[in-house]
Amino acid sequence: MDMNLITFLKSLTTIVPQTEAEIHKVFFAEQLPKGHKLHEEGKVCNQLFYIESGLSRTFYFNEEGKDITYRFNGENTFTSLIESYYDHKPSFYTIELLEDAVVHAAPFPEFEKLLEKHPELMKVYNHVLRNFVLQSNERIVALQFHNAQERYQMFVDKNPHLLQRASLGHIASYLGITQETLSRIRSK
Amino acid sequence: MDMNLITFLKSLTTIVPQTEAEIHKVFFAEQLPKGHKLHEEGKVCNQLFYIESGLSRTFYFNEEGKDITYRFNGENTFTSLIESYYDHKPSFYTIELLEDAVVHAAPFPEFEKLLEKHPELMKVYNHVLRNFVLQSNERIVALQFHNAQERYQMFVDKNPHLLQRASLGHIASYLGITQETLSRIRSK
DNA sequence: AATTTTTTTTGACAAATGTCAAAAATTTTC
DNA sequence: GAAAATTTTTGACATTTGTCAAAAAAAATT
Repeated sequence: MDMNLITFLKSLTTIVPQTEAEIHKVFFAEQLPKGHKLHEEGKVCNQLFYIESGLSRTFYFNEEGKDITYRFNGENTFTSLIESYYDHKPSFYTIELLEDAVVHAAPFPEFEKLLEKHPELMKVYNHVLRNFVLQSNERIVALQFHNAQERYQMFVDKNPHLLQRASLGHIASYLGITQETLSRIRSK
Repeated sequence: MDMNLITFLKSLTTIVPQTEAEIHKVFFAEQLPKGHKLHEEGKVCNQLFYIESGLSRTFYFNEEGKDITYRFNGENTFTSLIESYYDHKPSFYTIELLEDAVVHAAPFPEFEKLLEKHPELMKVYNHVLRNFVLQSNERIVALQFHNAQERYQMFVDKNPHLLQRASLGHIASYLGITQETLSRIRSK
């Protein structure tokens, strides 16, 4: 179920009305079209995004110029390129929308001020970082010692809803295989 | 350079003497022998470890019973299995020492209390979580679309000191390849 | 609805990596 | 320092996955 930002935050911590008002000042909500880029390659990312509805894809171009999906973010998740923000380094990732979406965006510096003022929100940030870690862990385990078929099966089990929403090529590069290989796995 | 916990924390944030005393109450430092297990598979991990000196290896046994290195942690890094702690789930990972080590261990609940009391330490925790994320990111990029040779080269570039300290088999499984393949890459 | 564009599938073959077994080298133990 | 145990290397071959090219299917555009 798509949840707006406040509803989602309330599922993680207690939010009093006054805090709620401040959150609304920091996060800017927008309805954005498919294809829109939340972040462009080569820039420093200094925003934290909450996807209320829709789907985003984070990708980069590898040495041979191939477009490689780094991750997908569906509704009720946060996305960003925190390493870019914290290290003040341009990111080589692009975040694009694969579907029309409602996105809440907060500049990191303001978000951090909000955290300092309302420590109960720290739980939220921990949740966000922790989810980044968990998501990464799963990917690593999959990529580290499972073959293409198993990785696809794991992906299907974990993300059944993404199958219809992302293209074969996007999913293939996410799994670390070519789209021909994924097509063959699927036809079997 | 091996740094003790307080020195390391001071490199990240400002620590006043009183806080220092409290940190010492929460973290318990020990000299431990090679082979010692900081965490055993099947248990919930509720400690955060700081490796002052020495080297740890986190690994698991995959479906075929093969021992797969998940990560290495050298001096001046934190390690733990936070997903296990936060989800109250037994971890399938084991953390073992590959060398004699000096390790500071803090129970998570006490560490969290310390964070609440001293918000300046939050910077430290963010640093820890962020490093987990960054480390994972690099692994994923490597595993996702680089061949065995390139992954080994990346590993050597990033972790020259680990080459002599970890065995071929440990490094091979970390890179997602068999030790025979790594041996052949290396002999080339 | 027809055309164009994009995505997916298929085929033939090449390259990378794994498997199994055994030998060689190194490290640990007594 | 010899013996035992462990780790690393090597060989022969099997399997998996990639590459390139083209056809088929599906989706987007006019």
